[in-house]
Amino acid sequence: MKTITITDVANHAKVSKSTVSQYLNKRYEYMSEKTRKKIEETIEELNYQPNIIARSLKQKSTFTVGVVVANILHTFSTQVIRAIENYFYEQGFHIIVCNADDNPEKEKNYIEMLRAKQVDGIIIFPTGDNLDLYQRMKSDQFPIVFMDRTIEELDIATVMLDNHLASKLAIDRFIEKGFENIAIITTSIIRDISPRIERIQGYKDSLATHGIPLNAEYIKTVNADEIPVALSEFFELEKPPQAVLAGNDIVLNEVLRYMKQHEINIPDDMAVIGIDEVPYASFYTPTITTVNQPAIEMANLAAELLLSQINKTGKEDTSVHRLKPTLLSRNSC
Amino acid sequence: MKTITITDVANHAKVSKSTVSQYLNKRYEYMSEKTRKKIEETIEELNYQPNIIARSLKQKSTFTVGVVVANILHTFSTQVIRAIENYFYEQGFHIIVCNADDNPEKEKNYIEMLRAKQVDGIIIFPTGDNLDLYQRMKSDQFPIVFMDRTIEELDIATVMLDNHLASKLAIDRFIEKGFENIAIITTSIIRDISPRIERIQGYKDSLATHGIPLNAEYIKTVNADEIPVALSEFFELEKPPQAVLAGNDIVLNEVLRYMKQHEINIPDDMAVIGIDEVPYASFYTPTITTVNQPAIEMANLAAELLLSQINKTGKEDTSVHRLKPTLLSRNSC
DNA sequence: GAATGAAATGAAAACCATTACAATTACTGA
DNA sequence: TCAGTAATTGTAATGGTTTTCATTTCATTC
Repeated sequence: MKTITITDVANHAKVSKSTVSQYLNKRYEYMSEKTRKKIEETIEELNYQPNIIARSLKQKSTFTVGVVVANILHTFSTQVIRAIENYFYEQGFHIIVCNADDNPEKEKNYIEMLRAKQVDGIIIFPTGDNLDLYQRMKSDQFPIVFMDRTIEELDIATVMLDNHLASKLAIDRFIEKGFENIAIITTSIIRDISPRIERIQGYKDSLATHGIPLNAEYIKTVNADEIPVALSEFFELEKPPQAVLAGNDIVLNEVLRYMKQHEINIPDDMAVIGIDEVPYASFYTPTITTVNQPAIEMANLAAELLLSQINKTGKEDTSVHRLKPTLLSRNSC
Repeated sequence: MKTITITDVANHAKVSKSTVSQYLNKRYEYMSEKTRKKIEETIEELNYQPNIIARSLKQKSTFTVGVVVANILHTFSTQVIRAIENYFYEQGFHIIVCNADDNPEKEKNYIEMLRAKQVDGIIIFPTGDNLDLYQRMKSDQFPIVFMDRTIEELDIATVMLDNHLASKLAIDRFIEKGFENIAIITTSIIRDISPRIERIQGYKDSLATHGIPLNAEYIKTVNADEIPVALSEFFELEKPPQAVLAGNDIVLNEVLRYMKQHEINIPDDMAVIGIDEVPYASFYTPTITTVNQPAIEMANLAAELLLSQINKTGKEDTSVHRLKPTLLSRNSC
């Protein structure tokens, strides 16, 4: 089946390509009612779809943006992707989703592919290991927004959680409930992944604020599969913690799995709070207190920032936007 | 910043465009080691990225496929998307993910946008209401694979669950555990969404096999927000069901939420099985017996079918592939 | 009936890479 | 030095659209 082009439409409607193009771009003031109708009918009849690739080549704009997430397994990533997709759908944009799997190589590959495909901009959860690449996009003035993680030295618009506050909300809650021996577990912090670092810092600062001495043994940063070991180590301590803050949804899952397996009662034997809301939080036994990220607001903000870079509206905003988490108080603490 | 083209590279490396193009397409046999190196260095130095849009226009192939899911909120969709992405990443393809929100209008819009963008193929979870569109793609010989849902009359390659078996596995389990009054809840079946229909049919057939009379009051097909009402109705029956099969993960969540709220003990007051594995199934209290869809295998198969259509390898496969679910036996029944 | 100006239309260049092909140049070994 | 092969070049066409600007059309007016 031969594809039909604007030329076919033009010939068939007995007008020039230019006029058809004008029509396609809704510049009706340049043509008579009659030709407008004629073209409309012809398009209908031939079932013509303009070739967006050709248009993109000419216009240097693809109406497509890339979203590179560090790890699509986090609920948070999924929520953000969904919201970004929604936002851009309204604007007539498509999004290309890429999962870097926390792998800088893969990230690099994707970014280059996306740029080669001439996407109009990229929202990226940076792995943090491609500084030169980020730098280049920046100096090329290529529209880019960071999500969830910041790279201090780069001066790129960023949307992230107020992670410090996230920890604080949890710690305050623990203390309010009378716990003082509070542990924290996050996934690995190689490559200084900022939210994790910040959550730990927030944890430390909050304890300090409450005059609680820091116990290094209460802080674990390990891969998901090592969480059971980390928890076991807690319980082997002379003074095991009475409460644990799970640094993200994956950690929370592992913590709950462990507690279930070892028949440890929540919150009596161990109180638990998770950062990231999870779908089962409100009907688990006990219901789980979580610190919720405003994923949709964050996604919308990031999308907005990107779009304004793409459209070059407004002066450039290269600040780091930190949105506030909220505590969803339930019964696990 | 001016973008650099193949011409710039050619000039800079003092070779012709043709040679650079040969290089880009890895046809090294047409050039000496020396020129190969020279071009390589120049590309590196100028930081040249070939414009894939221009290439696509010429080659009529974008190395991009579209994935249109009916509803991205289902865990299953997410898993499938992830696996498809993985598969195509290996092949150097990008995927554009679209969420039709169970809305045929939106689906139509997306499919047309994707085709206008000249994607090389589409994997689609069909809403079922755009028969003419599906038909046209089919007759255009446009590569397309259906996922999760079938449209009987269309003769399009399809990958889906053996839904009949999924229900059977659950019912067999219920009966093995001594339950006879078994209910089922699925989300709405307007537009004859095939998995839901089939799961209900499987439910009916399995009961029949076991010689259990059908009770119409035990079957509910309602929207997610009406599930609490549906459950309440169960309990108001003269003989309330002792067991309930949740038709998908969203239904399961709502069922569990209800049970928690009304302090109904699982499995003693009501046994529960869910179709679709959920992340918390193995550490919930009680642990939840689920029927698991082989999401990754299904995704891989769909991707493979699509790719073979794109590459026109092998004869066309328009059959409906049904993969087998497995029962993950736990304690909720 | 011709001049005027606005409206409608068309021709051609541009976007950037691919491809084909004939033409040229550089090298190898005899 | 020559034939013969290998490497490279230049040119032009191709893909489908947008865009600019020149040209044509047409109704109006004097």
